[in-house]
Amino acid sequence: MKARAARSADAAAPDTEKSRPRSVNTTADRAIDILLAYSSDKPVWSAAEIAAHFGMPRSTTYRYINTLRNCGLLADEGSSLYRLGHKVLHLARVAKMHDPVLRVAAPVLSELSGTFGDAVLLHERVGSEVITLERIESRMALVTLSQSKLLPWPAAASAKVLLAFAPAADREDILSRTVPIRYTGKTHTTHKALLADLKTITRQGYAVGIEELDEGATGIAAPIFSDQECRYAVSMGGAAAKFHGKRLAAVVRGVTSAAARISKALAGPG
Amino acid sequence: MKARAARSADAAAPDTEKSRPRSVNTTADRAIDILLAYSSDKPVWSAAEIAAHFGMPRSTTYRYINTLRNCGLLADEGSSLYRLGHKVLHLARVAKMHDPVLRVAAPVLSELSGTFGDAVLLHERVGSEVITLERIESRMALVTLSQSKLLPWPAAASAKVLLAFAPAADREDILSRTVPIRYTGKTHTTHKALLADLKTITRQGYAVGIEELDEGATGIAAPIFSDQECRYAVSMGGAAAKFHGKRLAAVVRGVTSAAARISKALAGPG
DNA sequence: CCAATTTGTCTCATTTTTTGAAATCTTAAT
DNA sequence: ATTAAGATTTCAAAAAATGAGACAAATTGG
Repeated sequence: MKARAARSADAAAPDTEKSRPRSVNTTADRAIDILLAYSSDKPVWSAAEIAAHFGMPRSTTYRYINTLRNCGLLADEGSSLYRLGHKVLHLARVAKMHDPVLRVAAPVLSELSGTFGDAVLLHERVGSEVITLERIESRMALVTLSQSKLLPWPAAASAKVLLAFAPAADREDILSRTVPIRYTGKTHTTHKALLADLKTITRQGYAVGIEELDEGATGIAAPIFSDQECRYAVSMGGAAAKFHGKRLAAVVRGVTSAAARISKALAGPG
Repeated sequence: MKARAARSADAAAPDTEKSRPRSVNTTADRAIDILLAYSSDKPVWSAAEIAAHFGMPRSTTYRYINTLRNCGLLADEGSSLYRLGHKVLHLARVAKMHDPVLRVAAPVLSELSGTFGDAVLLHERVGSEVITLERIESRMALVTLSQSKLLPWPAAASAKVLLAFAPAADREDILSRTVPIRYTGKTHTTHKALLADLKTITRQGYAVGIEELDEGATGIAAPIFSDQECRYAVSMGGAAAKFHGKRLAAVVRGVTSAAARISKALAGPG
């Protein structure tokens, strides 16, 4: 099929993860690929852009757009531009309302955000991937943290926490398959340095990452435990300049206490 | 086509809105219908349930499930059950981050929620429909407000506010096409009573709906203005027993002030 | 522990949908 | 008014989805 070939050839392919298993349903996959092409970097697309990006003819592109628009997953942004539709918000609400962790964590994260004003995040480790469950934006920052969908293992405080507190087998597996990438001058790239970091994190019970992922950005993260296992981590991040001395200490206390409260809440009813 | 016929015949059809325009892309539509079948009332489905609900054969059903699962829109919930996947959360984040109204409203709503602890909502009127842009759950309530996706016009404080402050033409159009439904003993069902309500709301600048939509639930709503028009409304709702005297007055002040602040923020940069 | 039930995968001929080029209509911009 | 770009429509050819059933794997239950 022509369009499909063109699509694979298209360098910046839409396949977000390493390599999605063979699909069984091409048409639906395409519709979804269009949806998932929407990102914080590109939250608005024109039909022409979608057509170009996927190597599709115009008529086909409009068919997909209309399908997605008719069910509220896409919506018009002005004329001839399309953004995500309200059904996306609805689905997320359903997902959040049902997630037992998010349910108990939400108010705690909200309070944390209210106290310090910086960005607050909740991550989950699923196998060797890290996914963002919740993200409350900083109230003051003009520039938001870069929305890296694939949180890289060796950097980022929350990823390190998840790694440090993961079961030994998982941790070693991940470490053996990880090739550290140097994001900034301060990223720790040797396995030795990384192991030392993890040890420190395990000992103190939280992680502080200073400018390892982003220049000028600091992150503080703490582990959440449920059933003896650490699958989630709370973190807070923002301009490195803001995390110093007393305030940094307060943030660390805030983040660790939030994590502890969530752990406790999960232990209670669960 | 057989399955399609079966699907339409299936009483509780998946078509959320009145009647979606003729689709152009059957396969993608199906995948989306499955996704949109997820609701707060049914956040987890088994393959068998999906097959039964849409009148599909098992093999086809699994194909769709896998397609959705492979791209993270669905995820496993235990064995042989499926829930919404993390990509749904990601998409919603993208949508929220890009929405100019949500951006400025989020912190205000969050604060409102923090102050009173009850459920806070942000609605938008799009033509004659009301869509929920944001919804922060009550921190204490054990029972959440019913998640009515189709907010009915004559009831619900926020819908009334949106109606009261809508351009006259729109309002009359909506009113003429509205057949009030009696939700509770206190729902106002005559056009006359409804008009009187709207007048009151316009005069005082906010709406208080006591047990009109849900027995035992009260809602307080206020209009948000941008470009002289009211397209959005903030509201707060919870157990009727909690909204009395001084606290009710405080809530009204909180909600109206939140709405005013959002209006102002929209006027500023926009 | 084995049998029964349910879940999930796979195959393949048949049917249905999707595709894409171009004509056509619409809307905006110059 | 003229041009350009957006959007829809048509139709035959091409590709993909379908669905029945065979089968394997995992659960369940007695």
